[in-house]
Amino acid sequence: MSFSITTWNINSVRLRMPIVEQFLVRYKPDILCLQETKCPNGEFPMKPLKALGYEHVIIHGQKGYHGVAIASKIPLTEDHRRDYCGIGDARHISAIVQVGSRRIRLHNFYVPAGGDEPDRSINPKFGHKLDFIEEMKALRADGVPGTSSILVGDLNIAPLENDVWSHKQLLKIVSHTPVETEGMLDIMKKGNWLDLMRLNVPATEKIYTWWSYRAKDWEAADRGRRLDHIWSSQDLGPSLDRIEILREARGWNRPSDHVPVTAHFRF
DNA sequence: ATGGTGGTGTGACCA
Repeated sequence: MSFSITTWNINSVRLRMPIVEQFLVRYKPDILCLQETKCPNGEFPMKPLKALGYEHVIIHGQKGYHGVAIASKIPLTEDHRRDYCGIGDARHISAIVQVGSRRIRLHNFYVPAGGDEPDRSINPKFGHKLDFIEEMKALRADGVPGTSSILVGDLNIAPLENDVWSHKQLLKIVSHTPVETEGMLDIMKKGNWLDLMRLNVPATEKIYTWWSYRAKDWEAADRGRRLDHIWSSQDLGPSLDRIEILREARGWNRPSDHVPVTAHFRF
């Protein structure tokens, strides 16, 4: 059987519903994970998602900032939300999905962006990002026997040299500083996570999922970063069919600055 | 060279 899951930082789900619907009609993933919904729970657009067959929707929102959601064609059970750093931000939601004989714990994250200055002594937002990363190191992909794991989201870190348009020019730019990239690699190592977007793509090849709004011509400049990620427990690696990065969505009407990334599995 | 654009929700904040 096939199974597909998409992660997409939508930067306001209410404003972006036309392109969310366009994406779901065309690409039909089994599960859509959203970040930066910027939507209080009572105002989340449930009806259009359910009308498209995404009958199982779990949300964790707040007014104005952050917010994550999972919309699924298949049942979501045992959902929970963890308050990373204990400051009440809506940045994580998790549930179990049963795919054929496999039981999978799914995590959807929106990691703090971290502000502009990569120094926690003068920029508390960077300190918060580093604390969030530390807390993520306790999350294991293989922690529960008989349960596989998938972790997706906007992790706001581009870990490898070719996850940014210029490694050298971004070394002091938040999202690609050594303390962040090494922190992310440590989360993956400690938790035994597999980077599915790099599984079949050599480290020499550029991968981007985000292009700034501030460029005059994002496509011509092509100064992207890989900020969005799909990880899994080691056991799911052999079942990955392909990863699809929908670069064209950056050119859709009123786009998010992030594009959808989909993992297709064959179990 | 230190801006540039976009979203929330109406004044700064955040990305």
